[in-house]
Amino acid sequence: MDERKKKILQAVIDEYINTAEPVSSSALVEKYELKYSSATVRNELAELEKNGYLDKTHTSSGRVPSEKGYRFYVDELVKEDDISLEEMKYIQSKLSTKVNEIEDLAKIATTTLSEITHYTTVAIGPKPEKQLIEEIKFILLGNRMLMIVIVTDSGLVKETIIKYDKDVLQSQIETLNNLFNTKLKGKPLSKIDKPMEEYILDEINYSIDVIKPIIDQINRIVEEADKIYLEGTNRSFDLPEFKSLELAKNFVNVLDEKEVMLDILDSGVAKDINVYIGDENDKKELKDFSVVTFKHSIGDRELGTIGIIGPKRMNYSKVISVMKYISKRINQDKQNEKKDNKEED
Amino acid sequence: MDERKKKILQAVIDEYINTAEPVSSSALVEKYELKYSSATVRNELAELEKNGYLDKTHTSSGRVPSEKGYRFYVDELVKEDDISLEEMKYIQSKLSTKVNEIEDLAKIATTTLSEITHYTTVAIGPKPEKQLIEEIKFILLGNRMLMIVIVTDSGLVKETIIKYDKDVLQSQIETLNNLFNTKLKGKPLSKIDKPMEEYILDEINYSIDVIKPIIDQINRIVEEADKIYLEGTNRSFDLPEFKSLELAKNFVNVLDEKEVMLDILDSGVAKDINVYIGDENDKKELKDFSVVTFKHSIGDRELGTIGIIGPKRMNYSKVISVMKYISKRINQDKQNEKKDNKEED
DNA sequence: ATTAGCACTCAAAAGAACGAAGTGCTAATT
DNA sequence: AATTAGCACTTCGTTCTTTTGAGTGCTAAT
Repeated sequence: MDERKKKILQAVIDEYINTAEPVSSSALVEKYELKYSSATVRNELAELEKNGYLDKTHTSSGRVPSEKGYRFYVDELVKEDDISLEEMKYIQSKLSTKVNEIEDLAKIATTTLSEITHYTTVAIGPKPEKQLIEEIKFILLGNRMLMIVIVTDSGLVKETIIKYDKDVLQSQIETLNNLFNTKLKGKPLSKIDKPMEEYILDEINYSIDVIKPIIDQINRIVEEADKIYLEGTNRSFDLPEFKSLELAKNFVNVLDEKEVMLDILDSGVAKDINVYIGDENDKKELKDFSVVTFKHSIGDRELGTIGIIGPKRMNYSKVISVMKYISKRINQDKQNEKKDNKEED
Repeated sequence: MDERKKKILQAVIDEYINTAEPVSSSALVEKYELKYSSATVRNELAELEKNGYLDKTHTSSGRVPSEKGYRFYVDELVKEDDISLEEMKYIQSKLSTKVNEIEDLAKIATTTLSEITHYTTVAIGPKPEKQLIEEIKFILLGNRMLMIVIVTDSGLVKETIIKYDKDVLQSQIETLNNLFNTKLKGKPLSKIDKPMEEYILDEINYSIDVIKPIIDQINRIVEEADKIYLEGTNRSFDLPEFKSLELAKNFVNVLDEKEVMLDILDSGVAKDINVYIGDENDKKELKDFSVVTFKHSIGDRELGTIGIIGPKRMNYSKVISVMKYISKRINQDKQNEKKDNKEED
């Protein structure tokens, strides 16, 4: 693939990303200031097609990128700094709103990503099994409301409330705090299984009416911990590929399938941006879409995954640039915060 | 409007609700076992149209209900017991899952309503200003995380977390608990204004770095208190009226506009089901939709509003019946719970 | 090696023809 | 007087046909 071919391929894909219409040789010459005639470009296009980088929708149509074409584009032609100063500033301002829960930070990042790229974004937190319980705390609100707070090593805080029909005593709270902490501290955030439940029941002789709700609620917290956060679903409806309501519905359905989304976000390498184009996706439901994901982290600790789902002709340059920037910012800012703390110790 | 006209009008609207197609005289005779010929029915239809209850899409088309027609239908013809035993059971089972936060109950009700009716539902909690702070509690998690929990008289529990760079002392927690409780208990859940902020700063001589985040977070809690909960947006896309992507987009946009939604849900009379048909909606964005809302409550205490947004030809009978049932259940069940507690006191 | 020129292809738009679904009205019927 | 059969008339949507135009591929000239 010589330079001229690369340049033309890039132009075709850039143009197609913009217009969503098959690209003609003359349009390329006009808009991309190629110093060749349309005939020459046509010859090159024919060859690019022969080599599998481009397709046609019908014999006399303009060219459309093939998946191989997109792959080449992503690997070789993408601009990784396709981000403006305004955008950087906007991201910074968003991320620096004082948030106190890691989860909020991830949400803000996800929302911001969707705002800037105009694509639908998704996020999941760290796998529950990978998080260790740092503290579990029982707190009495009023006389009959029991609040349970679980803090994990990654800084996640989860809480729930139980309302009892009878007064709860402060002494009971102490006992609960002691028992659950000695038993769960340092353990991964996973459901309380039968043996553990029995152990607990054995250990304290509170009635099952007291204990059962606690166990249920803790299990609920764990379950909820891998909730999926979706942002900007609506935005996708503005895309021309969704002019067929069929596709739009299909898209919404994919997003609704929790398992599918989890799998997608779970695969992918840490510390890197992962791009899956069309059929490269494991899930056939996604064969018409592209997915770009990255795991964000603070230092070595993975904090979750954020992904973008959009048409195959998504603006990879912009998406990748913005993701890189957000990723860097999260890591850097938070690491600094931590360092600040350390220094004061 | 004589009985026969009513019967025919009802049949037209029922049929149109089902099919979303203009209704012909012959279809009415066939499907609704009218003991008149299509010609007679046609005469009646013509008169109903003359009186403004029906419309035509073009000269030779079947009839379509007008807004006046829907209004009459809702006021006079609606069946308020259009709910099956299975549906009642389903609602009961859903509502009786042990929930501990009022908010969860509202969410479950909203979701269930959407599941049964297949329309999009929305909910808001009680207006923050109407809720009184019953308790505000500061809790230390680890050494540097401060959790703030606010409990309101309606049983709402809101919490947030602040991470400090320095250790927080237990003694400081006590002071905060004392000060904020004496100052805010019994007060409505509203933002902390400048004078109050200054008063607090005067009162305790902790540095502004400690206090400012607390005030910010409390204000954030208050702001978040009137968040909108949306359920079943996707369902609406299955409606034939959304085959035009234009309308679908419009619909999604309306749902996105927080202010619009708040206004809609806010208006409406307590203890009753409110129906707004097409142009009856204050917001012109909703002129093609109907909105049905009700405020749910336990005893005299309003706990929030739940609404349905759907096409003008929504199944009013079903919607109203299900809403009535849910409303009753919430009120009754919870009131009983409260009574149970009282008796034990 | 590049480009002008032109025949050829195909999709999408515009137009024409036709059938189906309904109404409204008149005249016949109960 | 109320109802209904019967039929002309309207309009929509569908299908089939024609036209238009954008775009290619190839050949021959530069």
